[in-house]
Amino acid sequence: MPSYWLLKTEPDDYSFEQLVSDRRTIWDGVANNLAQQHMRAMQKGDRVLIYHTGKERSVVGIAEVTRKPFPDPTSENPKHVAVEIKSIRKLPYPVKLADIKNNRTFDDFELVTITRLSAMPVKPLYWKTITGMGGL
DNA sequence: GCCAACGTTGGC
DNA sequence: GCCAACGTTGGC
Repeated sequence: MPSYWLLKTEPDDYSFEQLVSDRRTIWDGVANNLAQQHMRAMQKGDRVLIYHTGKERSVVGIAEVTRKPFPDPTSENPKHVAVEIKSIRKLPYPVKLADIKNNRTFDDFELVTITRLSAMPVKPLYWKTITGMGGL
């Protein structure tokens, strides 16, 4: 059974659309310690929600981890890891943060409770609910 | 544009 | 090792 995760990105920096056009990318530059812990727990084949911060504030697409965590080539900290992901599909409808916040199902979701966390686990129930809200 | 929440830095 | 000051992130 694959695990589920969510990765945040500022779309002006790197968007899901860019990932679709790149097919796959190295997800690097994550500095926060808790986010790094989550990154280290990722495995090849795990599924990832991609979330756009900034003006969009929506979950926009699904990706898959294609390589287990490895030392982040962009970091001087040898403990920092990066992963490789590939795009799977765009959600038919973006799922807004506001809608997630308004749904009591997500009361314990780090996306809501730890605003600044950029990589986090997603419970199967959250995954199912979000992809459902997104039209899958 | 503002602010809350955190993380980091540097003086002591 | 503590903590004030500062910088960054990200929602509002």
